[in-house]
Amino acid sequence: MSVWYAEKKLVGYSMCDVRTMCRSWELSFAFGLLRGSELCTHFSLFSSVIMVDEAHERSLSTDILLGLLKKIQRRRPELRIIISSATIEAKSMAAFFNTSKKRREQEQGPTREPAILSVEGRGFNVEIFYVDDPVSDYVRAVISTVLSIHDQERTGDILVFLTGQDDIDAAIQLLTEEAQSSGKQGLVAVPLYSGLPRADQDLVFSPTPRGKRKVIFSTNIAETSLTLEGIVYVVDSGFSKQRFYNPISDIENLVVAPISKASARQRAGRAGRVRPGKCFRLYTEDYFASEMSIVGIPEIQRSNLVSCVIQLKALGIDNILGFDWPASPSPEAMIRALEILYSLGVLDDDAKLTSPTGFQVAEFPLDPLISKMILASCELGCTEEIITIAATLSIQSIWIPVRGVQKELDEAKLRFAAAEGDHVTFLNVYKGFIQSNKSSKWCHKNFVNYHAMRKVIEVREQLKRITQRLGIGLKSCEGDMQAVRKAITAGFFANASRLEPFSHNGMYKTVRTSQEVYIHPSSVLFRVNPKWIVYHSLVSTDRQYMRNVITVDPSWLTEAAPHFYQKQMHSSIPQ
DNA sequence: GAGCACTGC
Repeated sequence: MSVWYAEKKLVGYSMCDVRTMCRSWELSFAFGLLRGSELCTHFSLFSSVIMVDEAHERSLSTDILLGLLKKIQRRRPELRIIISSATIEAKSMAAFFNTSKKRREQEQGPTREPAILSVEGRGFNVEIFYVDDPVSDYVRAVISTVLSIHDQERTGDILVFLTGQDDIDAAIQLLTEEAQSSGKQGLVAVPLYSGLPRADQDLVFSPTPRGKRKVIFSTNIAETSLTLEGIVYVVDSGFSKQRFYNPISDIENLVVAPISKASARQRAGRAGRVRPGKCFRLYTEDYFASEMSIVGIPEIQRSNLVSCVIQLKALGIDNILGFDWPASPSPEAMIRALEILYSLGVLDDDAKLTSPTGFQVAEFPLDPLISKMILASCELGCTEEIITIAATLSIQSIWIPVRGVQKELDEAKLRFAAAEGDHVTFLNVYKGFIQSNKSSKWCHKNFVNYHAMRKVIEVREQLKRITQRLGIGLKSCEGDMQAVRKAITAGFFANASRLEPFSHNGMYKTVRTSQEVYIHPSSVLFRVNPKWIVYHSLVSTDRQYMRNVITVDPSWLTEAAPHFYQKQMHSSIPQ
């Protein structure tokens, strides 16, 4: 017996293999050899049990995987599936996989009602405390809670859950001030969020000095992604930043939102890893009991679905709207994804993958817009440049995230800044890095993140291999940035926006939906405000910001996607 | 004048 183990971190890897399995079924089905064929025998020997861990986290990949497994199980009744999940989700998971009713009707084999097995957790007991009255300012409440823990409780480090960098910086500053003014000693405040440079993140793991108490101020990175030792006290603000996608406007919002009970339990559990601990929740018990949602909204209902749809299409699942999800995404989001893929030429009139474009785009483990940009670069003869850009766009940031030395960072950026925009600036940085012989010193001098650049090189190599496999020649345009910009437009034409005439504050409107948007301050075109641009993504906080923008000629938009812009743009684009 | 967290290759 072999076991498939699809853990959160391995899901990507396992998905490839599930894909192989599915394709084989489609194949054998097509030949009418569903059971007992060579292929099927091979696969039933190959795997008889599949286990999915951390299913309660409801990430995009686990939800797709669960939907696929249910589909697979219908064809492979002998297949055993083990879903490991938090207690809170067990029943709904079981209900999702419960096909017993139907099966009995069809008199196909034994009852297949899923069994729920309960396994005791390994953690120590964590005592929970609530506030008596709702708090109005959770950063202040956090600090007073930390100070009183420090006063009244025995040794042990404190982990504080906040929402983002702003909160964390504010809290650390406030704690430093309060501790100073009240003469309190022995507290070591440490920030933790993903944008933090590597060396600073490592501080979190360094042992607490003797007689000191470490206070880690963290985003929800410490909730599931990494484990901290030595935590005895947890302070839970009750909030986190969450991404919400609006399919009508096609915009992703990053908003501070209340966490779910499942998250609250997960956070509390972080206090009980080494010995019995305590968790201080900065909300009332009544709120927890009666108002907090049981589980968070699954990622699939908060996301743009283009990648997801293309993945399923590539598996041969054509009836996307009828796919059985653990939680169904909204029809609007589905339709929007289909519409975007159609406009990219990835899907045809029957919503089937086009050949070769659709199949080629599906080969890349990237956002389909980026994959399309790579394919377009082939004809324009700038694939060398475009895969560098594609690799850079899939990295969070190539700049060193520093606060306080903002001016120096901006000046460093100017050395690479290109009038065309951010994508071309990336090319300049990449060129400089290669010319420096991939030197970390060079990076340091130029405020470039060395680890990020190594990653860019690595991803670029992989993209190069895929393009070669697809038979795309690696041509360079030798400095012809118009070709590069056209290739970007071929993928991102839907993300075009135009500077509002007479705008004094750099307001743009998106061509497609006339949304009010602004160039992100991190862009080299910030304050430059060229008339027509195409952006990579929108980030929405208090305003809608376009991140990574490039200047375009509006005629390229209609050229790249006549069907897409025909009706809506007629009036706004000069011919 | 601003960045919750993750993933593919």
